[in-house]
Amino acid sequence: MRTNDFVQPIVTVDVVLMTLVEGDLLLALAKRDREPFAGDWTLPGGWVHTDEDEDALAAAERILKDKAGIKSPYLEQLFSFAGRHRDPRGWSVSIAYYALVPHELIKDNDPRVTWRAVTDVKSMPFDHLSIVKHAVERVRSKTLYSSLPIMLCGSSFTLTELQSVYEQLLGTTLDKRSFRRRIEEMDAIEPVPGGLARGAAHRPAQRYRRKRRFGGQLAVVDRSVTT
Amino acid sequence: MRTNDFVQPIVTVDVVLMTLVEGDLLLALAKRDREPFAGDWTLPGGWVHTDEDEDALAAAERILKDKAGIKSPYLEQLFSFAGRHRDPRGWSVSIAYYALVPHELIKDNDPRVTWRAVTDVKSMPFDHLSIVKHAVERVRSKTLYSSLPIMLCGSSFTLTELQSVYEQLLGTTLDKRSFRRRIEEMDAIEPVPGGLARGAAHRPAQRYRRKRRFGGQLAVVDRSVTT
DNA sequence: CTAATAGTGTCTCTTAGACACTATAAA
DNA sequence: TTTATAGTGTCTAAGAGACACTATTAG
Repeated sequence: MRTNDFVQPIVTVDVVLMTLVEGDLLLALAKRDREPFAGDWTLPGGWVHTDEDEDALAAAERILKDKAGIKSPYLEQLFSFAGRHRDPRGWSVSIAYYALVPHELIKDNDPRVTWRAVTDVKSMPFDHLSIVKHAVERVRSKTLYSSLPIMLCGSSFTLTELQSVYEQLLGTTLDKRSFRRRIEEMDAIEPVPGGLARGAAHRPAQRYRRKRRFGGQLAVVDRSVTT
Repeated sequence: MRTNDFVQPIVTVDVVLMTLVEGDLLLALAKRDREPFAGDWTLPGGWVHTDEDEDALAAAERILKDKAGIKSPYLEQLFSFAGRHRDPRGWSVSIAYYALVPHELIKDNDPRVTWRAVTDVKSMPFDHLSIVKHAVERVRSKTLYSSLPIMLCGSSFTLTELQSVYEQLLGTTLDKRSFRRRIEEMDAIEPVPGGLARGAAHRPAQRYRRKRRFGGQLAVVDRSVTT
C-alpha cells in the first residue's frame, strides 16, 4: 500500500543483547546471512514482520528468539537511529532495543551468536557500534539510580555478588553499608527462604531473588529536587 | 527499492510541541489536511522526506518549521511508537520528538496551529494522546534533575520566574533557598550584565539567561549511588 | 582454635529543607 | 517612612560514606 509520494525508509529492529560474565560485559553478535555485510557480525536484528509482529517490542522479542534463542527477562526500547547514511541500501530506521540476560540463561554453544566483551568491539557494520555505545551508556546510567543490574543476576544471588555486578558496571568500588541501604530502600529483591550460600569456610551469605513484580519494572531511588 | 519480502511499515515523525503560558503547559495541535482524520487536530507530523531529510532529527525540525513555523531551542527524541493498530492505514512507526519553546517565540496568529492546555486535551486521533502523555511525563521527570525548564523561559528571566516554571511543571511549591542552590550547582544560567527587573515597588531582581553551551545540552544534578 | 567472608552499629560529614533576616527598589 | 519582593545566613534533620565490630561457617 503506497500512501504518499515519498520513498519510504527501510525499517528494522536491532537488539543490543548483553550479559555479564566474570566481570566482563559481553555483547551478542549475530552473523548476517545476506547482503549488505553478509557474513559479518552485527547486532541481532531484522525487518519488522508486519504480518506477525503486533508492535515493535514483539518484533524485538521475536528477533531475540529467532537469532539468539533467548527470551530476555529485560528488554527496553533504547532509541531510534534513522537517517540516510547509516545503511547502504538507503534511508533507514533502526528501532533499537537493549536486553539484559543472566549468564545462566545463555546456551554457550549456540552457533548463531558469538559473545564479545563490549570493550573489545572496535568496529561493526552500519552504525551498530554507535548503537552499542548508547546501550552501554544507558545501562551505566540506570545503574546509578535503579535496580536494573539485578537483571544480570541469576535466579538467586548474594548481596556481595550483586554489589560486584554494580561495581563492574560502574567501574568503581562501592561501600558495603551504603550499597545495602540503597538496595533495601529500592525494595526490588527478597531473601530466598532458607537460601544460604553454604560450602565456603566462612559465614554463609543469604541468597536473594528478584521480587515478582520486577519482571519488567525497575525500582529507582528518589530523585526529587526540593520541597 | 524493495529489499525484502515483507510489507514495509509506514514511517512518520510526530512532534509534541509545548510551551508554558500563565502557568499552563500548552500543546500545539495541527489540522490534518488529508485522510485519515482529515480536518482533525493532531500532533504536527508527517512523512520522512527521504530526498531532503538527512536524519530523523532533521525531519522533526522541518516538520516544526513547515507545520508550526517554529525553530525550537530544544528538540529531543521521545520514543518510537510502532505497531499494527495505531494507524488505520496499517503497520506504522511514529518516531516521536518533543520540543519546548518559550512563549515569546510563538506567533499567536499562525492559522496552522492551535494551542490547548495539555490537561484539557481528552482525545486525539491515532495514539497521539498516549504520545502526549509520554512527553509530559518526560518533561516532568527531567524537571526533577535537570535544567530542562529553562528552555521554556524567554531570553532573560529572574530566578523567581524560573522557580515558578519548575513549580508549575511539578505541581508543587519549592523552597527558595534550596531551589537556588540547586540551580547554581547546575551552572546552566548566568546573570545578564546590568540586567535588573526594574519598575516594581520593591528590590529589583537580577535577570538571567541560558549559558551559551546550553543550546541543546542539559545540565543535571549528581545522581551517583555511593562511593 | 584460625581464617575468611557475611552482616550490622554507629560516628561523622555533607546536604537538603526551613525559615528568618537583610537588601533595595517605588511610592 | 512603608510595602513588597530579592537575595542570603544559618540552624536542624536526614542521609551518605567510612569503618569498625560482631556473626557464622569450614577446617
